[in-house]
Amino acid sequence: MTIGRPIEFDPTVALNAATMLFWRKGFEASSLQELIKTMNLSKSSFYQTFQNKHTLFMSCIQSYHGGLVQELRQRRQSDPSAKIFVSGLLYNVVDEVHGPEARRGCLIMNTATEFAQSDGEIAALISNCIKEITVIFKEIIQDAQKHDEISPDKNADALAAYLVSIWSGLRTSVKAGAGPETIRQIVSVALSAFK
Amino acid sequence: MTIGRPIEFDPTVALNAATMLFWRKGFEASSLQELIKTMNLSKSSFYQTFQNKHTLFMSCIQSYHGGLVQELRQRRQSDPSAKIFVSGLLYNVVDEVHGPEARRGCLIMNTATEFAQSDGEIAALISNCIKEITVIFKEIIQDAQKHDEISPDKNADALAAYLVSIWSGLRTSVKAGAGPETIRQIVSVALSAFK
DNA sequence: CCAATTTAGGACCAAACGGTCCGTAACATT
DNA sequence: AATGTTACGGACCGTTTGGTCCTAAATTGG
Repeated sequence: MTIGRPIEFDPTVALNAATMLFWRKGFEASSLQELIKTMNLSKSSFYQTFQNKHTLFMSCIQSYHGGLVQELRQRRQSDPSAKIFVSGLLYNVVDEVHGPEARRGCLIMNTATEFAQSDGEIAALISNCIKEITVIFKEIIQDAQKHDEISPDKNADALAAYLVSIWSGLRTSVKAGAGPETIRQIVSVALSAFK
Repeated sequence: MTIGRPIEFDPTVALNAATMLFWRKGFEASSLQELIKTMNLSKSSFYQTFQNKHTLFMSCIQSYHGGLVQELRQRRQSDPSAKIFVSGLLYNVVDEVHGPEARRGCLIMNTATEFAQSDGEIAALISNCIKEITVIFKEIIQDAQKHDEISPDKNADALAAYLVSIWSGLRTSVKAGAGPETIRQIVSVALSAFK
């Protein structure tokens, strides 16, 4: 058994709560006060467990990224074809228009926008996350090319990077106020690149 | 002549300086101290001329948007065809990878990301800006369809909204660390939707 | 039951935040 | 030259920021 007074909170739960706040409001706009409130812990517990706001933020991004990677891999397995995976990925953005947790965008892309120029450490982390996600997309596309779902003539790297870009662009369009029908139209055009 | 002590600065120059700072750092991360420094005016002049930080920010967005609209209209005139306009628009993003003012993205889209959920006033402004730009794109596309540059079967609204999305996504990819070659690849795929 | 160890709560801190106010300087009018 | 009007510089303000520190509480091992 560990010695000393036992912890009264679940660090994972607290991290997830912080992630949700950062996702909704970004780094700067999420104050320490708000963080410890939604994480439901005291200031001392906060600093003892998560060091400081910046370190916590990096942890949140890594956690978010890990969850995203896992989700993408799972969908790849359950979806019958790569094309269904891709079209499902994009059409799912339509649902982000409404609901209480709507218009949050993607935490990783939001962070790229907020910190690309000002924080090298975060910029590097974001760059790595995007690279990893791009690789996942690339593998799925290459797989589809082997099964002739997507033309083998096409550049898988280009298609993968394109998918990241349009995925991000879609979610920014949602943030900028696009309605569900507009999103559907964009997706329909975007998917034509894979034909 | 106007009565009283004359103003010692050019409000337009000051507004542009503020716009540059907001463009680089976003709203929250641009402190009042930094603003009055780069705008080169005193605190009292700042508040007298621009009311407050929030109002200034809205003015900056409108000014930026006005300049963007003008630039797009000019390019539409000077470009020999709609396709060249579209491909030029997207390939120009390659140049945003390097240089001292690189990786700033688009002020309007950056703001959508920063404020979509938290500030209704700004969200409305951004939504209108995007709508206006989308209309410009749509007109260019419809024009191209009349000249059979783009297939008249395609939905001009969808193509215009798609162009906004991919333009935004490209610039976010730049922020996320994509290199020039990756951007070129994405553009090449993105343009295939117009064929 | 007492010491060692760890967590929790909250008082406290300096610095930075956006914003106001006032005395003075610079101009046009009379 | 005096007066009215506007702009400028900077002192000043309350609040909030991220972060530290100290004391009390809760646990385990001896």
